[in-house]
Amino acid sequence: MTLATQPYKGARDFYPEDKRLQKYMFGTIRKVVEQFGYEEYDAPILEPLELYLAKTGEEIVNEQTYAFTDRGGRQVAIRPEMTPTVSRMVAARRQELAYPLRWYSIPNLWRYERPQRGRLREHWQLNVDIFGLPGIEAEMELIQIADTILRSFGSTHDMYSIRINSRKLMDFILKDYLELTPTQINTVCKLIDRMHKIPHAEFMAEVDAVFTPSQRDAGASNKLIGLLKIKQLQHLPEVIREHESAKELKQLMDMLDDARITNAVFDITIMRGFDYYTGIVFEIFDNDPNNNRSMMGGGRYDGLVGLFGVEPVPTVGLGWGDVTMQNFLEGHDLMPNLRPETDVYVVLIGDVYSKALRIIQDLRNMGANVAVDLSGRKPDKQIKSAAKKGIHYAMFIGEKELDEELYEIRNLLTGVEERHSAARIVSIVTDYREEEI
RNA sequence: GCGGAUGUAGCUCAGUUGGUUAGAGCGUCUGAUUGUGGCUCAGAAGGCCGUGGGUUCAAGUCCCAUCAUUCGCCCCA
Repeated sequence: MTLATQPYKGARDFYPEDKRLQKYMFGTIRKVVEQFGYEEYDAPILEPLELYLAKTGEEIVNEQTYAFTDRGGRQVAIRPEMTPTVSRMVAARRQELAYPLRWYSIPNLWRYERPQRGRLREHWQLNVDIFGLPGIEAEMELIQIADTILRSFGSTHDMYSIRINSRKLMDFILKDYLELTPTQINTVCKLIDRMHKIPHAEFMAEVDAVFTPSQRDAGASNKLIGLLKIKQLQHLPEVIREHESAKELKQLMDMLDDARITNAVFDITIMRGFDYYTGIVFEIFDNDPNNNRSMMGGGRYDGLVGLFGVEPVPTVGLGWGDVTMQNFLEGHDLMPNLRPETDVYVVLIGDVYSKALRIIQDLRNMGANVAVDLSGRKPDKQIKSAAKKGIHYAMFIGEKELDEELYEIRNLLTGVEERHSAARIVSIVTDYREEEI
């Protein structure tokens, strides 16, 4: 029985070239989020299972969570999402924190399910949350952050669309306007979520089947179907438009317009899976028809912190998975060609190792990242290794160089070779590193 | 949990109606007078044909099971 070399199902190994991409993505994200004044936090990957039982949604906890009993008999879960954890942390220091609170994290999360494109068992997810603001300025800021992140990767507004809806609005429509029962509301919500995935006729039939004959006679079924076709807030019936939640949506859309975020639209079919959303919900979709899925989602959840027995804190948050982000960037050809962190690869010629040690350490002290071959192979083999690793410069150190204190440095891309002092070499190779970014 | 597709060298794949000793390209390693990669040339290593069973004189090839990968569905963090 030989050991398998592949990683655990649905999880990824990050070889250096993969890790470089991840570092690039997370680095770009961090820069933007910190520009908006958000602070990074973190927490354990294990939580008591009950943390998720309270609010996440039954199926997710029962079937999609990695859970086990620890040696002390405690029920433990590997975190499937970060929102309960961050709510717990805020609740624990409810009184002493300075609001509004702006926090972010990039945790790895696990879900037990069948892997498919864009969805693995382990993924990293950017979580950005703002606590303590009841007004839609909070939603505005998070959407702005998401938009800024995409822009700083080099994408343009035609590549993605921001779709916005409100749970509060949907509640009003389904409960008060259409007068549906809680069971009917549940079924309809799930149906709406699938609207764009199933044939139109089938969808219509399934919607119609939800209603009782008397409701149908009163026109409720046709009303709902009519509503679901609406693409703009102003086309909603007046009673709905006058509702507080619709006015909020309108304000938010106007703010986005003022901020020149022109690819944001009202979309009545955006529901989000979690039970805990209480207000505005939003998602960003890739416009590429080959990857037409939601890559980021978020919304307002004002009730979660309060579950821990403290005064509730109004909160808006977003979650953005690394897998969907990477699919988007690759699909639009936005992933840069990244080089390793090593600036220069030292090729030792002859038996000069101990004599070269000092100059090599000088290079590092002056700021260069320096790898030394150390294999004692012929120069051609050493150069080949450097080139294969993607390192941009090779530096030759032999007796002659040590005597003259001038070293050959070769650009491995162009093949151009020059002789310089150690200080000059450091400035050449580190200048190149700057250019790359 | 359900359905489809695919498993042959490190990678991408050929392999005829079942028929000797399983192939190519790329990659890897060695060498072409030991201080310079990419081009060229010569050579080498590397495979229980995913695994187990069955049919057959004979299985990489046909049948069954199983495992794995992958694309969908359910569900969505």
